[in-house]
Amino acid sequence: MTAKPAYTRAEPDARRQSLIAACARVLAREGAAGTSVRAIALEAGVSPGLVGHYFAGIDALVAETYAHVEAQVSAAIDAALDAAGDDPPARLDAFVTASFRAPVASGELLATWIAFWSLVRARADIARQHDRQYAAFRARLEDLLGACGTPEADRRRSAIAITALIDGLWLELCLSPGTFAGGEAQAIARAALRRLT
Amino acid sequence: MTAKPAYTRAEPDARRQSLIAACARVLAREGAAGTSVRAIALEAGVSPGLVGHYFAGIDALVAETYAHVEAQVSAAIDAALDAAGDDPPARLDAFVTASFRAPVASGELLATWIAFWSLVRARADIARQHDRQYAAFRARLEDLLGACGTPEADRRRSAIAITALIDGLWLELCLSPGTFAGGEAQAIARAALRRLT
DNA sequence: TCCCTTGTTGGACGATCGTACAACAAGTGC
DNA sequence: GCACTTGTTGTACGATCGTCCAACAAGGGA
Repeated sequence: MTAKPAYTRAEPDARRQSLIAACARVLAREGAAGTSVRAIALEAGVSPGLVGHYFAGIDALVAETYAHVEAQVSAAIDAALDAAGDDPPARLDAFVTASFRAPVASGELLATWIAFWSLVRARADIARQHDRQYAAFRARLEDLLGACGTPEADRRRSAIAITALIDGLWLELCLSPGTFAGGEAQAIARAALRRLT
Repeated sequence: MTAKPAYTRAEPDARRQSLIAACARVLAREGAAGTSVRAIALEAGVSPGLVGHYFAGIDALVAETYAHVEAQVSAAIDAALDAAGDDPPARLDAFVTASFRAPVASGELLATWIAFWSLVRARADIARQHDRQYAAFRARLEDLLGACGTPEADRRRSAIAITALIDGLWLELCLSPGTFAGGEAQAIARAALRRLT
């Protein structure tokens, strides 16, 4: 008779990823206030002590969760760009509207974003991470604008404006889905984009 | 010899306001994570028990703090509108750019906003409060657009787009003031506004 | 002047927080 | 099959959380 193992070891990388995924789920379900080491460990099906073994603290875990979720968003945008083909305006359009479809437009994602934002002002290292990821997003947009013929002198400000438009629409869409639907957000963004470029 | 009073009674309304102001200061200084009943009471110079006497809980206090701060923002915008005179385009311009000057553009305000957002998805009553205040902001903008000649059919979507632009720019400006300054945000918003109307 | 209302205090209470750590066991190399 | 490494467990710890409430006192009315 073989005894049931008390636990199974995981590849360190896989374990980290499962903790990050559990953190994202707890943030989505409970909000920032209900996200604790114990709740995350319970969600991941591991012992509370294991969180401390992989992450310096809960702030570090939230920051890595944000980075991971942002990478998923980036991948979704990549897929949208690939689907758009080679026409520069079509690619720009795909970039802008992708944020208002699943999986990017999601109230669950927003919880991770807000938890991360709440750490930005208090912690310098997390502020740096935010600046880095925001700059990367804007840089991609500037490239797309350049391919559409936007003069280099205008790209920076155009990219800031369009990024702000996307962020603001996405925020409101996730915060109160009743005000307007994802489809309307896409239409609004598309119309604004046409006027801004 | 007159004994020093152990405490002084305050007008109930004044006491509420002082607690709300203290809550805003603690949110700004400590962030959402460090904002507790005790910290707020200490900041306001009162006993911890008094917070429970005036507010149902810390969530209710944060929600009222948000409403109060939003009223201050609204007043600042009113002042900007008054200063702009009677010309409709000038009033619209003042409305849009006011968000990127003191006292609206402030990393301290952002902390209250984020703490409030983190409650929106978890609590239905707070979600209603958010929808109400967002709708009021948009309604004012729609009026200004109407005065500028925007056809009624376009007002709703234009207002949503411009609100998103303001929110996104304001968020990034407060989150990382190093990326661009308030003056540049004003210029970007003004340029985008010209194209969008 | 005295009493009565009630704003205010300050601590008790149980729950939960993040962290630390000694003990255990799964998997690997030999 | 044995020892060694280390991923994992479970709990103990002190701090802090939100809430509650009996006692106190300030201020106003009779």
